[in-house]
Amino acid sequence: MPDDMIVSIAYRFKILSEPMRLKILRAICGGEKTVQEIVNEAQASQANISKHLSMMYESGLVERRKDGLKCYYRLADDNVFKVCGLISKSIENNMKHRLKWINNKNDSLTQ
Amino acid sequence: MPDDMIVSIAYRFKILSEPMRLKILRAICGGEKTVQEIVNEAQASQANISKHLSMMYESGLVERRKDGLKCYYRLADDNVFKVCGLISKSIENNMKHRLKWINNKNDSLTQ
DNA sequence: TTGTTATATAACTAAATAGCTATAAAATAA
DNA sequence: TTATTTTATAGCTATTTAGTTATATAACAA
Repeated sequence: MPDDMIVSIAYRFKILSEPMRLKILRAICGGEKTVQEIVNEAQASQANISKHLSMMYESGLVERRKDGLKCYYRLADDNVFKVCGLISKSIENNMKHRLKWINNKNDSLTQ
Repeated sequence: MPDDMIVSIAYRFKILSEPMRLKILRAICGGEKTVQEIVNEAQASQANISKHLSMMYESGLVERRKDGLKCYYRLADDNVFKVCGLISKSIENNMKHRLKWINNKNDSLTQ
């Protein structure tokens, strides 16, 4: 993989590396929502959510549709969920691994 | 997905959000390597690589084995590659989408 | 017009961090 | 012992950024 691809992927990861932005994704994973609805679900200030949404829109992670005063945001594609699934699986593996390691240590202490 | 899971996943993404750390993963994707080998491949200072490796080790992304003066690092699991694959696919989709959008705009301008 | 609602943005602050230099630690060799 | 090699870490600086408050923009209603 070339360096510039690495930089692009790293930037995409950076967008996904903020809990508040993942909460936004969680809020819209079932379908498009207005900014206000997302604000309520993610429990943050309107300015903060709006800034995150703008950033996510600029980077192509979400799409939007304006209707009167409201602005509806939705996911650009669903790869992000597969990604989160893999990451959580990886975290799970890691915790199992550490647990096993701790257990082995306890075993050798009690033997 | 509960908030604490979101925080864990966000942290994992954060580790993956630095190009230099992705270069390290690229270096060791074929098997374990010493710190010095990784330094040469990733083209960074020894202190910098060592700091990144320590962080990646602490968070369970890589494992290590010491042998005399050398220290060998390897991937903890290969989910990270599936993740990068999905991300790059997502970036690809996004670029196609934008390209289509630009083409449509050009079409409507030339019509 | 004026007022209200929904969203975006500007300016700021505090906190986090990537990379640097210098040095410590630890294993090996002479 | 002393010297060398490999890796880790401490301390520092400059940059980035999440969240805040205040304000701007823009659509709608009266």
